[in-house]
Amino acid sequence: MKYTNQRIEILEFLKEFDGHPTVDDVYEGVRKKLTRISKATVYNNLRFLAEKGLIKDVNIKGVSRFEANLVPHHHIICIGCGRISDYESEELTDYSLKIAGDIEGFEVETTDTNFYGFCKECKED
Amino acid sequence: MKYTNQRIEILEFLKEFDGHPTVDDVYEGVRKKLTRISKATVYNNLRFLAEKGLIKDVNIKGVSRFEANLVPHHHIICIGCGRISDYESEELTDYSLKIAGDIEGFEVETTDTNFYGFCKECKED
DNA sequence: ATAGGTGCAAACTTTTTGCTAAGGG
DNA sequence: CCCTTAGCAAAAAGTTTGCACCTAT
Repeated sequence: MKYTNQRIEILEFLKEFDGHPTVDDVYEGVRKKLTRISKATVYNNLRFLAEKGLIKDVNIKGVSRFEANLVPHHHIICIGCGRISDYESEELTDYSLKIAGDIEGFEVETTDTNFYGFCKECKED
Repeated sequence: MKYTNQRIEILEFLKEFDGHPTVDDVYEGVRKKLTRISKATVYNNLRFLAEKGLIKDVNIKGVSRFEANLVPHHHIICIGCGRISDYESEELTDYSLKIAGDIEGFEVETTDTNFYGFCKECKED
């Protein structure tokens, strides 16, 4: 794999971004440093990096979002505003993996749990 | 809410379909009975029904898929072929909801867990 | 030197919308 | 009868691809 400027900046952006940016978020963010980068390059690299396992494609509510946090974790998703937060719980991951052992004929590699509900702001409405 | 033929057939199709059909699957399936239905109607109704909570939009790997199974359950997703199976485990749901109580400032309504790995067929490759 | 990547534009795919006609409550 | 919905087509949004040029290894 080649470490081009574009690739490095995209990875860097994802690592520093606090949240789960969409393709456009990544494009706009990276463009601040690499003004001439094309959106196709962003798409191609996000796909490429996800296939290589260097980032994760978190597809929620029909929108592709990305994250560079590779530590197993869960997602808290607000039904109201769509905001996504990470939630780390080794306990829950372990519990799920224990259960996964009972699924016949299927070899589980990873697992994650989604929590759907309302965040502080949206709860008030 | 109006119970039009189109709406009824889409709901019926989802209830009888064994799996997680895409928009196209639904369109092709329903078209066997309602030959003149348009794809826009399928899109609009799937969105509408999902908003009403009569069906669920299971978005996995960037593709919208739908299901009429409203009983809380989990998903087993094959990384190889993309096939999705339901997995019912009240135990796991309860465990997750118990953990959810500790998430500060967030009111969890539902939760589900995804298991990623390889199915029997894909394991062999 | 060269395999693989970039930028750009165009092609494709997927989803939403505006409009008129029609059908359910 | 009225308001929502269907069908159609067109527009918008999202994603991939072909090609000529470039660059990391």
